[in-house]
Amino acid sequence: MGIIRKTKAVATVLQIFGEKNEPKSVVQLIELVKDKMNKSTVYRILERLEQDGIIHSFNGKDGLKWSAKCEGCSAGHHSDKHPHFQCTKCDKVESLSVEIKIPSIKNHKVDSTDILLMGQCEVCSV
Amino acid sequence: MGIIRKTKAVATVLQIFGEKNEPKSVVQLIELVKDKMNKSTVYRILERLEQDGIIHSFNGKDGLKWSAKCEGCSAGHHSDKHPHFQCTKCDKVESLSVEIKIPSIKNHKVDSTDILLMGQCEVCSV
DNA sequence: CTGTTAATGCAACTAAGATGCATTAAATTT
DNA sequence: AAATTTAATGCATCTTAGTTGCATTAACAG
Repeated sequence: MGIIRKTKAVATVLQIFGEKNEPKSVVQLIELVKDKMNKSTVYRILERLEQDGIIHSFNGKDGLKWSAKCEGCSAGHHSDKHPHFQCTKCDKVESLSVEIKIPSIKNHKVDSTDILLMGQCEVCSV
Repeated sequence: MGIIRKTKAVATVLQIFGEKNEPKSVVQLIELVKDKMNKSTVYRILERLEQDGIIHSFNGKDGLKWSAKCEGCSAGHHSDKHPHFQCTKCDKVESLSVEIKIPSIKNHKVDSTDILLMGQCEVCSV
């Protein structure tokens, strides 16, 4: 299905991702827009944006859901194979534009990957 | 601290991981031992086993916590860099003994990785 | 402007995981 | 082997991420 109506709530969420291409946890997002929309709405908007290939989601180190803008994805298929980095000190997540080679696994059909590198970010490793 | 006392509960959990080196979700584990111990106990035992380098944990595709026996880890350091595979049909997780090369990331100190491949397992891809 | 229905708000619910505290049972000492 | 110490457990409660059902609202087509 995907996005059918361009509502104010959708515009608000898209604007947040538009500013900087920085991943956001859903918890962060909900906090950011809490006086503009309900948390159910945030979840549902992300769901639609994901189906449309505009946003992709992944799990952070604590199992929380994170979202980020897609690059080179379409409604039909997500082609995000890039890894993410999460700082174990400040929890911030970055998208990495590094290519990571995944060897083919015998008798397995790999459709997608979720690669999270953990450690200390630029700010925290000083 | 780690394991100080070898209790019956610890023995039970260790035996489950001992049989087959197959990752288990904590939810599965709790279900498996539900008439032998409390779920808090399961969480706390896993915590200790992890500190001891006996078990390592990671997140599955739904953000749930999974655990598996360590190979080559010590109390001080977890050296599990191997990826896991989770089937999108039957949800089963397998440890893969494949080596995945992680390029060094500029200005970042990578301490650990969490690599999850998703797709169809041997049974489900028929 | 009007009608249709996707999208939202709200309240309630579910489930994973954490926590405080009293009780139990390993391990150590006597 | 009994007494002592305290790590480990059970239990109840809590927290919070994420989901869901339903009434209401607001895009958008005609």
